[in-house]
Amino acid sequence: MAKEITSRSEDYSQWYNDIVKKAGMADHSAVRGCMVIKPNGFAIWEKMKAQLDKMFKDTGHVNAYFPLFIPKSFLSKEAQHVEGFAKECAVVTHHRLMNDPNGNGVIVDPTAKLEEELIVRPTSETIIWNTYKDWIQSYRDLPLLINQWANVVRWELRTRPFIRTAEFLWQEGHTAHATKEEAVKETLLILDLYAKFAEEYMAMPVIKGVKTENERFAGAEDTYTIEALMQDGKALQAGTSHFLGQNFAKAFDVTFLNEHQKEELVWATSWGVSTRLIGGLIMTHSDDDGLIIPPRLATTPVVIVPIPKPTDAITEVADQIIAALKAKGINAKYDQDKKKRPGFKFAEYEMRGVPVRLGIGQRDLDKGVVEVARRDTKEKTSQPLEGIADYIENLLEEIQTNLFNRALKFRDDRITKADNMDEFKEIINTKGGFVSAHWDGTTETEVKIKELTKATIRCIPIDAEAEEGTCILTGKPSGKRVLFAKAY
RNA sequence: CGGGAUGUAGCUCAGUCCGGUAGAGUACUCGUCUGGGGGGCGAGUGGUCGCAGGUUCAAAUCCUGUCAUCCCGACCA
Repeated sequence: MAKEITSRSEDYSQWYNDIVKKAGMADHSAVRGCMVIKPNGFAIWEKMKAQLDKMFKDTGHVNAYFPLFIPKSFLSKEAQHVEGFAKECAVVTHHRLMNDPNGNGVIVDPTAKLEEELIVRPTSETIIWNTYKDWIQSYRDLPLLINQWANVVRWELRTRPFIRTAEFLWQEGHTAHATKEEAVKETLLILDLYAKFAEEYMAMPVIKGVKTENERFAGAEDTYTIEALMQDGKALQAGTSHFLGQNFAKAFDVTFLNEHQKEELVWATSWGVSTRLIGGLIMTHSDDDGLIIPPRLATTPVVIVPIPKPTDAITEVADQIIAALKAKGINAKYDQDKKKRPGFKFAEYEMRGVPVRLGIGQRDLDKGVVEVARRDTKEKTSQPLEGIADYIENLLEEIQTNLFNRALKFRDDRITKADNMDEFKEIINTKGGFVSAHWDGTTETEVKIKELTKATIRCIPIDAEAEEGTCILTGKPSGKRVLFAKAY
């Protein structure tokens, strides 16, 4: 069998790039750091988007759309915020092109300089809060629960498909509340929603936690995160939900009259997940044979391959199976391509991550069975044609569960306690994964540990148990363990 | 943004040192024999050698610049 994908043990980075390419997820584009998301990759995003959108709406949020361009002056209104993004912004300075008088194509028309430069949004807090100022007058206008699906640009110097690209797609929720309690509650509601989505739909186990001051979003009071663990032992920040306090309300002067006719600043949250999740999906489940898509995110979770090629008898059975699956809301495809051989198709669908493959040949028909191959374990069995749709429906659920449990075991096996720096370094440098250790709570110590080990504090887990201990670096007292890891 | 490497057919790459008609495998197209895990045989299509300058009678090859990609580092979601 011709290997098209580099094995993980040989070169993990190359393996990831091979999957992205060979599974038809994305291509590089002519623009540095930007990728073309191809139909196979975009289909997964569409599935994610549909589910998340439903979850947002079920919790009372509505969608809107704000401009791509942000006046430069907006960005400087919140000091912490601008500091966090200033280094990676694309700036629009002109609005017109002209023919080069020297005949070398087009040039920027120097007379068309913008009076105020525009920033291509790296995130939309500023333009949204500038708008909310006009929308919010009274406590009756609150809460304001708005989400937008959009693209954003962060001028990254080192990019990887899906994991970190200069332009990416995401959703960003921006909510305004009358009280701190309500805003905190919203932040945690979304954190739970993200975790539920990651675990139940992506089959990607995550740890919910709070970011340290050093790692938190620029302009936030608290940043909550879901952290996932990739197969190479590195952590991936998969989604964040921020409690913004009154920082943006102050910066944009967003106030309301409360029930007692007293003016107050509003309380804010923002939260987002991006196409980065697709990278997480790949690195959570896929193997050396290619992509593995959890059934709930597969546009076409079942494919039927005629062996060796379509005949009337095979086609009739395939059509019956497709109809029976469709009645259950399961989308299936029958591959009638006569030019490609079955073996080729098997390899191709495995590479593309299709969860279940059915093989039907005359021998199967004679016995009243079909061959069922599951992508997660690569196990093949013969199943009676009778009741096959029920069997597949259950199998898809089983695959979904198995993928999650497999990833969960992998993750849990890689949460290791360390009680001193020697242990810590040993774990980070060999086993990888999360290291659970005591920390004195200072940024100084966190930065020092990063310098020594390249590991950062991924989060302070929400369910961290109180435990008296001493900081692994400074020996100062600590009340609970935090999770360290090397991260993407 | 620093260090290293690479850009030649859709893909993987040879040719570059030492300038002289653009190559192979694979893919694709057609035909044919096949047919339960990436088929065999035969014939064919396909490239301004990343882009822009320069040196030269002559540039994929030498020089300069530039763009992009990969790996490592710093930075960051």
